[in-house]
Amino acid sequence: MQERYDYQQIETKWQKQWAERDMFKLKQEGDKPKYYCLEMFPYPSGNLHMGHVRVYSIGDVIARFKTMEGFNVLHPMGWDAFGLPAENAAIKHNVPPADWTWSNIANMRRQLQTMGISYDWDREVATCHPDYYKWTQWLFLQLYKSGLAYKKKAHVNWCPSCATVLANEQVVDGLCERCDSQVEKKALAQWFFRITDYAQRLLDDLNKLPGWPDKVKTMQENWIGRSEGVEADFPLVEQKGDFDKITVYTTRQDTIFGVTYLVLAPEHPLVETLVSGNPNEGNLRNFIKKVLSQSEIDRTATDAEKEGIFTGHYCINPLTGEKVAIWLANYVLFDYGTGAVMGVPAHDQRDFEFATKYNIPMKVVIQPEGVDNLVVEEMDRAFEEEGQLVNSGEFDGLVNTKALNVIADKIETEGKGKRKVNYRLRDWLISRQRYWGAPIPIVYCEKCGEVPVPDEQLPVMLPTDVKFSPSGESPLTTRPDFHECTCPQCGGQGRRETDTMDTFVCSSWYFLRYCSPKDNEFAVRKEDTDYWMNVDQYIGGVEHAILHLMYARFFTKVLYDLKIVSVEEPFENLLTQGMVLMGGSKMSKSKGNTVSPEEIIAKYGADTARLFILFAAPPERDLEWSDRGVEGAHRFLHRVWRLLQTYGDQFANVPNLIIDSPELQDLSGDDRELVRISHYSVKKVGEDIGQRFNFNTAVSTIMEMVNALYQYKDKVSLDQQNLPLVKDALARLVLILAPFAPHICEELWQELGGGDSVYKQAWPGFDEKSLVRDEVEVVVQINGKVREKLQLPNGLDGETLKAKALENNRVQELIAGKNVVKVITVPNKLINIVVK
RNA sequence: GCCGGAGUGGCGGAAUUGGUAGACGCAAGGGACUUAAAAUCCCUCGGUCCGCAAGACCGUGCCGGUUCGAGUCCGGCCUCCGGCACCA
Repeated sequence: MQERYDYQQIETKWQKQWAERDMFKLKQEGDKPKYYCLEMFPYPSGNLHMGHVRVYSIGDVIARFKTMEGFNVLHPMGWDAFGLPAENAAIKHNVPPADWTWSNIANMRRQLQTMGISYDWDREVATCHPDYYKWTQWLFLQLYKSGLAYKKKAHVNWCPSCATVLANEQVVDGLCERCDSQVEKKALAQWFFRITDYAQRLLDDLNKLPGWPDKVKTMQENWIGRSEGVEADFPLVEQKGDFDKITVYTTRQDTIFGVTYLVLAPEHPLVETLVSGNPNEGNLRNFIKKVLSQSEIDRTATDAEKEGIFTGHYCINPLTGEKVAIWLANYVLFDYGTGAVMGVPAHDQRDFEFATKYNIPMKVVIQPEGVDNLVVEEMDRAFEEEGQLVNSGEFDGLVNTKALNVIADKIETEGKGKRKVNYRLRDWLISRQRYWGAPIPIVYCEKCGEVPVPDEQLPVMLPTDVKFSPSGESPLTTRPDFHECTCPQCGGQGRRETDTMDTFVCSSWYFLRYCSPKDNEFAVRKEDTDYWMNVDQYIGGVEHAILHLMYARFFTKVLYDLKIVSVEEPFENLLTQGMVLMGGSKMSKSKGNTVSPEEIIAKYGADTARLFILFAAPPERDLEWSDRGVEGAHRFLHRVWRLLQTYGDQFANVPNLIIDSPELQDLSGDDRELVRISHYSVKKVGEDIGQRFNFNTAVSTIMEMVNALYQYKDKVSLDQQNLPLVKDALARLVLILAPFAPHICEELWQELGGGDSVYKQAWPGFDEKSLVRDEVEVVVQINGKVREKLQLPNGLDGETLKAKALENNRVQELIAGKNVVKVITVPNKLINIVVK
């Protein structure tokens, strides 16, 4: 055995051997249960960062543990390889995006390999590979044929800096998620996926995901934003062109008797008719122009000034028959509800502010119970709580929460409107005016219109020998050899769609492709997904809580409906890991607070890097990087190494490795404790990895085990030591440390004479009897305060405990002269004597 | 504003079902070994009182409650983080 722990030599050696032996190549053995362990695949930026090290270390612990537990484990890796950085690099360094991407992939693959992660590299996929995007395009066509993909002209989010449109989900506080530029609104014809058709199922099925963090489910719930209300028709006093009414959406139909005005979004189709020829046309047009020129962020900020203008027109309140003034205002959004809103200033704070500003009358229709009557003149804010209806005709006296239903009934039976569920979720805008993405497989033909590319012509290949203009404009639009084509339907001249797909489309189904990554007949082969899906454990950053995780759920549901897969939800269990911080903030190049994984691995080895990152914090919490902590982890591995080294020669005549159920009767106290700790550690580490995902406490348990082994070694002279038990303990130690620090454990397993790879070994069992202590420490409390500790035999009953405590000298002193009111006992734990 | 989550030593964190708060690690201080250093090993390490010890009291963001017993449960607040937000 070597003196020194030479991590470099050991890690290189085992990485090479694992590769040569195809150790992690999946063998689908029928008699074993399956386990699909998946970490979110990375964007190939070129270099691994610490966040990657964290996710992939977590995933690898689970994968290796499950393998040892006897599962067929699918643990694949691939690349989310389309996207804008490749184009930016192309412009900056004049390299084609494909070359840039493939060389980044090669580098990151190499880096992952130095981490010693147990991937089956034969299943690697890259979304930018034609064999992959061919099927992304095919799936697009399935959606298209089901009516779930459509093109429409809409006011869409435009990022001027990325020179492309964005989905709603990619706009954060009015800024582009990628580059933080202010997003503009542009009217453009764009491709959408009809995710809103699935809004209710996406919401309902969150209940089928007990293995997801509540936090993520709540975020999706908020994003879907379901609300129940009524669409009510307000007839116009005079018909205007095709319009004879305005439909408003409200969730507060109980306040409909309190309507004193009505507001249209400036984009509402009725607006033009109301404005043209209006005596106040000039002012109205100026107002509309002003609002439309406001940026999204200015217009939707909560504290934005509410502004409006009266149109001079009126409509009729369907329940009261009263005339209602029609206004235009900046605070009404056109793309939510009907783009028209009723104004109830007495019972809606926003309406209250608007009405106060423009001197619009108010009408109280809900009175708080048991309080002095609300008087409009005295109100300084809207009354939005529960109360009884007043000034509401036949509904007076009803509690407003009840009136919601009753009034909705009335509106429906009288044909004045209908109940309506609305969602905040919008359709998913998937077109991108970019080059480096999967081309949308559609051809435009003068004669036939929009024509889908036939399956046999897929993939629509992305040309790779491209030149970029500094403006960043997609080369697809300027290359006739790409966009000029024949119409697949009539053979006439066609023009190819030059938009590509949002990269989130590519990542919405990669977990299915891993099940049959090389299949060239199907996007996903059903028998394979039937076996492997769902993903048993999915691991990734919480930043994808809405975007990727909702899109992937949507895709899975669509494919389920198309009978392409048999599962409705893709991810059974989700673990969202926290960020890696340095100095309290996220590591980033611009802040200059990064630590390079490659350097850390070179300096301390992959096992150390992995062990530290798993030990430093529980996985879902943010982790503060600490160079000292890394050294601590490194020290620990040295300690393990030395421990085995001291026994190296002693084991020559000890044939056993693991002893399943040791004979306990004749053991000395020290031997007995050694056995107990070995078995306890196996139990605890197994639970921490398999059930709690608390890798930090698993590591601390292993550290305690090592400390105990050192204590045994120092305390018991060598000729007195029970070497078979020591060897058993060391074998257990190596096995349970193996998922965390794979290389050193493989080496130590060989040193112990374990033969075949440590990852071919079963996770050790533990013997219940061995866990039991002969003696336990029992605490004596007096009035809840710890006053004495007793060493007592295990398993004494309450009465005996009580007697033992009361006969103790110190306890007698403390309770002398007092009345013992009550004694509470918890076996093997505590005795609480209540005295007065 | 609404909805989540969190708050424990100098630091990262542990305490799994209401039962010994501070496991494990980092840092710090002291010591051993060494010509010296590195490495390693040993001891101390929440606060106050006290020369030390014994011991007592205080201590898990704040205030109150339930309980024999609360970091853990309940009510009210404060702070931080995350999500949503003029969504009618």
